[in-house]
Amino acid sequence: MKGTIVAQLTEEQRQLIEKIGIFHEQQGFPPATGRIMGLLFVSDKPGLSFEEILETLNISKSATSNALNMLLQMRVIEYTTFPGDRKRYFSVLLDNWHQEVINKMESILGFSKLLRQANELRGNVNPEMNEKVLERIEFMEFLSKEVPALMQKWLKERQK
Amino acid sequence: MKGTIVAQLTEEQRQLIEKIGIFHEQQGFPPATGRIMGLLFVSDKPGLSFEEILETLNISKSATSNALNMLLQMRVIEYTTFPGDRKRYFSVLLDNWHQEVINKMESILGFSKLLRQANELRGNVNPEMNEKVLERIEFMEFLSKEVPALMQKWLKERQK
DNA sequence: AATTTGGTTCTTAAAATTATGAACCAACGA
DNA sequence: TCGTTGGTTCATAATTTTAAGAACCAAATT
Repeated sequence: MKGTIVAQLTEEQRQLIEKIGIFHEQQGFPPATGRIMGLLFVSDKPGLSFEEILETLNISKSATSNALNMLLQMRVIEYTTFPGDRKRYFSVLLDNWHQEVINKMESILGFSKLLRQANELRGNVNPEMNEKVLERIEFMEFLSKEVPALMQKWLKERQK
Repeated sequence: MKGTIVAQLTEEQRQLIEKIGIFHEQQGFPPATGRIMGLLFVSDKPGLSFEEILETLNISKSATSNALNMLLQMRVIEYTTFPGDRKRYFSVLLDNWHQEVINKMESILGFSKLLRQANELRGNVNPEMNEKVLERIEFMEFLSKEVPALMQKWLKERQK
């Protein structure tokens, strides 16, 4: 069977998809990739097929393929399959945000290490700067310790 | 007086500048702009002039001008002037990271609002998804409340 | 008044990113 | 075994980003 599936989007859905897309672009995702995230968040289906994504967003096969593989590799989406159906049904990976938070904190910690190195390299020529940079470093270290802890606490609270 | 100022960089400095530059690129800064941040962090001078920046990084006048203005507008650098000297001396703005943290939290809160809208738009077709997305939303809201509070607490502690 | 300094702005080029369309391919079904 | 489905990959095009270089300009200096 051929042709269009296109469960056409309402204007409201379309706009929300764009906004979610833009947010993802700001986080460094390519536009089409961000839009796919938007679509997956907005869609009420449990999973969207390759074809559905491509048709509702009007993007090419290759763009769809590349974007989906990128999102899979980043572990922000997943897919389900069904016996006797070759299609994959993609959806947002909703169990992964803990790890995302932890990763973000690690990146911040990484930057704090660079700043520490900068402080050492500069020596004590400008003590005021050293002190201010150190404050920043220590706050970053503090954050990257406290935020995961906060998250664990929050999760414990919540699962009760 | 003409010609090169170039307080040449050591290999170690050069490498650290690149690393700090790459970190900034990952945050969405253009390469040259990220490198300027690197240089300003690594330099032991209290401020670097337009000319010094351009010469030590080997970038063009226009690139330097645009990058500096971008960084000024983003409020991540500042400059000092001295009477009888037309030059501006640029340095990292070290008193602004509180605001940066707050801004980041606001952006997260903004995204949580989009997800809330998505949840509403989807209705109750997929309650498990709604619940998981809601968990994420609530954690984001929690974070964007707690992190600034944590920061305030930390600052109070520290200024004693 | 002419020149130098400390930039800014404009035009253009180079490079990188993003997406297209066509060709391709393996698995499955008829 | 032939066509269809569900993609992937490749070559290329379009767009965007980034930087260069030259022209420009106002303020200060000679």
